[in-house]
Amino acid sequence: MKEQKYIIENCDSFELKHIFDCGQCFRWNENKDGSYTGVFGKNVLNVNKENNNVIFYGVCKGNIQEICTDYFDLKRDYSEIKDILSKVDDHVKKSIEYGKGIRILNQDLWEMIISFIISANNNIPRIKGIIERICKKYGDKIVWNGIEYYSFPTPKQLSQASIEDLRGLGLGFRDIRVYKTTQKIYTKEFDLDSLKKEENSNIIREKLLTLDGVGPKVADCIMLFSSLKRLEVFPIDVWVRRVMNDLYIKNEDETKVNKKQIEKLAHEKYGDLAGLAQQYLFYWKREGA
DNA sequence: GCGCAGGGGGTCG
DNA sequence: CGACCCCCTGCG
Repeated sequence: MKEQKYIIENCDSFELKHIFDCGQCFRWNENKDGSYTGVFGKNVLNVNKENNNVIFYGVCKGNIQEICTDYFDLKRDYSEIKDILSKVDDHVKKSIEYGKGIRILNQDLWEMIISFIISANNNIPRIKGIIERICKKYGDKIVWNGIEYYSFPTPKQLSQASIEDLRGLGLGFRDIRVYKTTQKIYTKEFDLDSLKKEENSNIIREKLLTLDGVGPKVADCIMLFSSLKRLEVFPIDVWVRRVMNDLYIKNEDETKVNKKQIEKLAHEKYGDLAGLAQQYLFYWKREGA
């Protein structure tokens, strides 16, 4: 593990705030200088943007350029995606202008499963706290610049936690869900490798739904934000429901808006880029409008 | 400052 | 369709 640096010059479609605050990740934190530091895999990375250059800096297991290219989805042409989506209508166009630097990260599938089970009926500060406590207790310690960081535990590591242990970390009623899902994955009753090889998105969703604590919303988040990378799925939470109702449906009571109706609308308007549209709209609605 | 009520990236029975 | 655990936030 050696300290490495990687710089991309003249980098558009990469804004730290947009990427890390658009709701896809829980382990990146802003520093006083405006940079962000996070842990993924066995890597600890600091990311900053200065004069349109993005600077990655930290300790990596492997080559930092390859690691960042994969994790930050650097090979995908976001300007092309934004061009296509901007033509859908002025609402989407506006949301894209607001979150022009969003990228969808390639996050670890197992980590996303557990993280989004924890997210159910929960708020972001608490979700982050729970995940950090789990990492500190069951992950590996990584020291960089004299500061201790912790990797997200492997299924084997987390399988050591009892339901009571998890309750002690503040998971509340999610303790059993995380426990059962961890056991299923650790014992390979639920096989992550075969899931990664599956091409049919509907089969992937059906399989994810068999896990404890994974309902439709959580399954969609896992599919969109993990390395499964299903950009066509459209996770519907309270914020997305709100923005879709405000923009298109205009029902007096947004809680009564039919989920099927939103899914249909999203598919018709955004096609196989629905997940990306969701991110722009979500970020726009939560942070801005 | 501190104490307390309210609510939250849904899922399950 | 109601309950669900508990940290975080905001107000008194």
